[in-house]
Amino acid sequence: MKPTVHDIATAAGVSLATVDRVLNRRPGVSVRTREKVDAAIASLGFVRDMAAANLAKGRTYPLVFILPSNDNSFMRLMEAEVRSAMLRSALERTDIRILAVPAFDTAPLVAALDRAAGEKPAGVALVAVDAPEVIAAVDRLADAGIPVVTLVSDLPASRRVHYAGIDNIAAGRTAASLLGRFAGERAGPIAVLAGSMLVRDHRERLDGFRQVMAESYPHLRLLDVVEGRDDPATVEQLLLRLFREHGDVRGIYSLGAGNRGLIKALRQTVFDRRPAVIAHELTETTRLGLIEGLVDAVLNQDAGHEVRSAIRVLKAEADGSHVLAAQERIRIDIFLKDNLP
Amino acid sequence: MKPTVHDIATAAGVSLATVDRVLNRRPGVSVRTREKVDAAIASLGFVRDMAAANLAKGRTYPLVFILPSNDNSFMRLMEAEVRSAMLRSALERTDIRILAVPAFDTAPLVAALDRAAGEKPAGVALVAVDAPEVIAAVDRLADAGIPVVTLVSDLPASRRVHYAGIDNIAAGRTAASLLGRFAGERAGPIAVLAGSMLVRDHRERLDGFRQVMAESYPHLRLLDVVEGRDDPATVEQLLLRLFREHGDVRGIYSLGAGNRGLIKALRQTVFDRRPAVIAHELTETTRLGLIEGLVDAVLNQDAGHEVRSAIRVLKAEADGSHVLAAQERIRIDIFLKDNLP
DNA sequence: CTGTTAGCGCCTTCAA
DNA sequence: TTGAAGGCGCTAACAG
Repeated sequence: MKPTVHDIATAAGVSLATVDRVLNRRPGVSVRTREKVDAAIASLGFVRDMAAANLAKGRTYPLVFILPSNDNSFMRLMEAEVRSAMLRSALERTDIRILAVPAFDTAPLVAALDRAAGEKPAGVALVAVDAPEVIAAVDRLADAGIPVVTLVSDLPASRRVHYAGIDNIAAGRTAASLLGRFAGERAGPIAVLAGSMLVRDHRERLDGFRQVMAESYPHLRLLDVVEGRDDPATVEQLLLRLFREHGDVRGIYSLGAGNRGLIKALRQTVFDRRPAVIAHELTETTRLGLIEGLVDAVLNQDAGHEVRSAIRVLKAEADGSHVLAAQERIRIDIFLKDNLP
Repeated sequence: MKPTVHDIATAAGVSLATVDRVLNRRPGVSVRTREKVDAAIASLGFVRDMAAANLAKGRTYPLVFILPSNDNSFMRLMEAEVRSAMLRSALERTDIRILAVPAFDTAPLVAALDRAAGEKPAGVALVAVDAPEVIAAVDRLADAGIPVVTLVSDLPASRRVHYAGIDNIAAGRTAASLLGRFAGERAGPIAVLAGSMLVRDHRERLDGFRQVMAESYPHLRLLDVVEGRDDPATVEQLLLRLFREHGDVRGIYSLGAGNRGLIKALRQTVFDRRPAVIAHELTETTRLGLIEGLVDAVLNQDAGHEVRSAIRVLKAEADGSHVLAAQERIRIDIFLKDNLP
């Protein structure tokens, strides 16, 4: 039979309350007593039943998710996943609030973080913009003892406890490896389309992409990066201009969002040889692109997994327990038209 | 405040015990009373706290995993994952036993299933061999009210409640899509290496692969399938012979195991143009193959995810609750050397 | 500093 | 067919 608090109370010759104090590192226990209890815990191999503990505490976990509010399919998907987690909150003892902020914008994000701090939640998750003010705001939360998880785009210089997202350098490298082979052996230009160099994930993807292109596919020449700010209309205009100037483009790496514009531009243009295209995030748009054969591969991060992972990590952090690292690793999903879910 | 059994007892004007009887569909409640309670449950939107219920019941879930015992890296990995789940069983209220059976062998598998049934577990997971006797044995478990989950290789004709594995047809199609592009535009032969056509996953991968090769890459000609029974030595011999006969092989799809033999054969052979190679399951062998550049892509299924998923499904099934479908979908992971974990 | 007592939400005897 | 009472493992007042 698994030992319980009673067993260790008996073994240590103290009361339940004292055992509980030691278990929860609460003050008011003499060093000697604490040692006795710790010894009993160790020798009996006691592991506390978190379900029972949570039941007794009636604990719930107030959580805040800060998400960009722009018109971006992936972020809308992310929000939908958070809302679906809210539906489960009765079962999972969570109490989730969403704070929407303008995308790529430092000041409102900082304001949201400070507001979140005021609510004294058990944890905060945010899609980070990489700016010193944001790092400072995250660190303020850390100072207040509130664990922070970054979603999608990391902030490694901050004191966030976890990053729930893909390795974007690896994603960029993967994109290059695929595009390099899909584009074939003849020389030619490659277009790179980004959202904004203000967010770390886009910068990292670009870095990874450049590394592998330079190492392994020197016959493919990278054109200047086009920044479309994840906006479909902008993306479309910029690409149409690019296609006019470089009719022989051999490949396109779209490392940000706004892929509706990409697809539109591709549809309107006649190429003598269709360029190989790799985009990010599986949305209705990119899915159709794959099926129609306009897009060759989509690199994806599973928004549902990221949200669930963020919640697990935040809860574990809040009660000082641990998660399974393997379960929290966010994969770089690669979708071709053949393995669409 | 979430309603509890007390609230619905009050609302229905009955005692806690009666509510409990209705909740657990136990006999000894008049129809009228049952209806009153059901009405109260519905109107208050009561959802029972499984953690509390399990605490009260002191419930544990005895689970049996039936795994092939051959010398196959992936299956060893799978076993390691089950063992790691056994370590967590105190926390997860599981009590897991592993039954080892010879691979690709019907009779011992059937015996193991029947033995498992005798232990009256809360659920059984197995790597299925596709044979009528196995289907019958699985159905006997179903008759006994024991939920069964298939791992890695499915048995759709049986009454298993769930399949924790990848879509193998899609995996084969994906392999073809990648290999077709990696192999380039010149015509040439493609080798296909399988383990055994007795297991459904291998057959399905082959089917998917053939479909796409025929549809999209007619200039690549499939050689006769080589069956290596997932044994490295056999695989090596068979491939060396094949390379001797077809020095110009453009691509290789290894859809089973035994990849140590594949790597050895590749190392020993001099090609004028290295064939594109796609294999299954990320193991030490295939990982090295990727890094060395002998293998171009590895399709993988996450053994840890499959095991955790099987456990979640079996537990949920045992207490009539539900799982999140999205969380239980096993992805076809595609690894290049650039996105190795 | 330490112990006693009464729950958390649900289940299970044992009586009625 | 129904209800009262006690307990699962842990926590949280409230006393000493």
